Amino acid sequence: MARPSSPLLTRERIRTAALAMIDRDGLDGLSMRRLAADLGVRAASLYGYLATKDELLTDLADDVLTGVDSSGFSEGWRHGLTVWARSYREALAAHPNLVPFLAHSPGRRPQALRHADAVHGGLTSAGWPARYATMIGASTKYLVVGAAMTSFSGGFADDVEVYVGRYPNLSQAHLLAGHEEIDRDSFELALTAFLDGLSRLHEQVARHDSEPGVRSGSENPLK
Amino acid sequence: MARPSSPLLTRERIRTAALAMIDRDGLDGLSMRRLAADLGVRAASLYGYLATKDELLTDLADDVLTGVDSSGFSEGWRHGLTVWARSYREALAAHPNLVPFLAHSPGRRPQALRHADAVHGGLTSAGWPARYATMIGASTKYLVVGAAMTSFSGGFADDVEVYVGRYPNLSQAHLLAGHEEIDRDSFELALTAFLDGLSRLHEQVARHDSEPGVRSGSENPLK
DNA sequence: ACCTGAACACCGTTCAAGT
DNA sequence: ACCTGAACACCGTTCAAGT
Repeated sequence: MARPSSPLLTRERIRTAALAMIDRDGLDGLSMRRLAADLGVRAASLYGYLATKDELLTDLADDVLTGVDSSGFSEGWRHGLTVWARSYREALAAHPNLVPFLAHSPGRRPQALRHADAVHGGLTSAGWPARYATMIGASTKYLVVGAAMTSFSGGFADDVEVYVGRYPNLSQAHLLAGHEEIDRDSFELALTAFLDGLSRLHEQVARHDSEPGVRSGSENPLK
Repeated sequence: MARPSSPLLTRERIRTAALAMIDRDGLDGLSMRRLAADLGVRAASLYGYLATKDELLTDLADDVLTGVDSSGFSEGWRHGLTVWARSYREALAAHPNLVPFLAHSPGRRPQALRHADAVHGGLTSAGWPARYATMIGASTKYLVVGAAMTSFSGGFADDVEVYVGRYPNLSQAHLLAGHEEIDRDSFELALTAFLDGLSRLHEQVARHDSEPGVRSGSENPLK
């Protein structure tokens, strides 16, 4: 079986199996040897299709971000941010075990670059100074990554325990089974409050239009 | 040298060396064998002082959260949240390589439990319904963890590249050297906007005081 | 062209043995 | 009481060899 008529492996097949393995067993559950076994092959064979495990993970991260939508800015910056943030969070929440790796991979993912560019452009077109656009893009990402991170691997289960302990009247079933629901509701609350705050700020900032923003230092950039 | 007059190791010495190694070489840079070598000892010796590597990391995570301050709620919920969020972020930013592990460890960290409890109590005392208190605590954590995560390991450097590419007039030095500064300013922007949005919401919610909140479903919890 | 066996330099963890 | 050597079951990656 050393030379089948058609190859046993393709990059496609490898990536699919790898992502399934991560979803099932966690990021640490993926090893090149286990992945190879899963594909009916020896670990060395994988290296005909990819250079390193890190490259494989980077490719997976890019795949996962396919569903992110940064095209909503034509209907206003608030709508654009909302669509982007929601689709971004959903993409990450679909594969929470991969999230810790996302922060680990630097600027090698073309998808991320394209979206960051679209967001920045959408914000500046709406009148946000460049420096604010940078900070708003970063802030929104904080929210998305933080929310995805928290649902990672069962999440910060400590919270749930606290609430169950403090509020025995609330059914445990509601809190525990609704963990995913609370995550999403919390994210929506955070996003709405954040956008409400930004809308207020936008009114102030819009007066001094097209000032590029020269602030520095660690003080509150709003005041 | 098999039995020195006083032990070569203490839990304290092990933890200090381990945290320094993580700060220097990253989370993957810490191995029990390298740590042992650093301490002038063999790997097996460490297991007289700790059960597993995971336990060591959990202890480190708890240590790192020592500086978190959730005592500010006596001066109002907004002040309490602000102090908590800032001190939390600073604690994480001091050891960014450890942040990915934080989400990995479930509710085994007593510090985290104490703070979550204080935050929840501070919010409900200020008139927030329990369900909102839960979501606000979670939301704030999203912001903190997301911000700390992003600065982890050089962070999402892609952003910086995009901005440098799009805005060649902005000095690269400003953007690259000020990465940490932009991180903190973005965090402050996000926090302020979020709190502004919450303040608006508080006025609405305060009327229906002490209603425990029975909403469910995935719709926007604000409206 | 595609896959493999064997090897290299690593892991975390255990445990009988040394002093 | 404290540390170690040796072992076990793993890693990612390389590379000459097989068909």
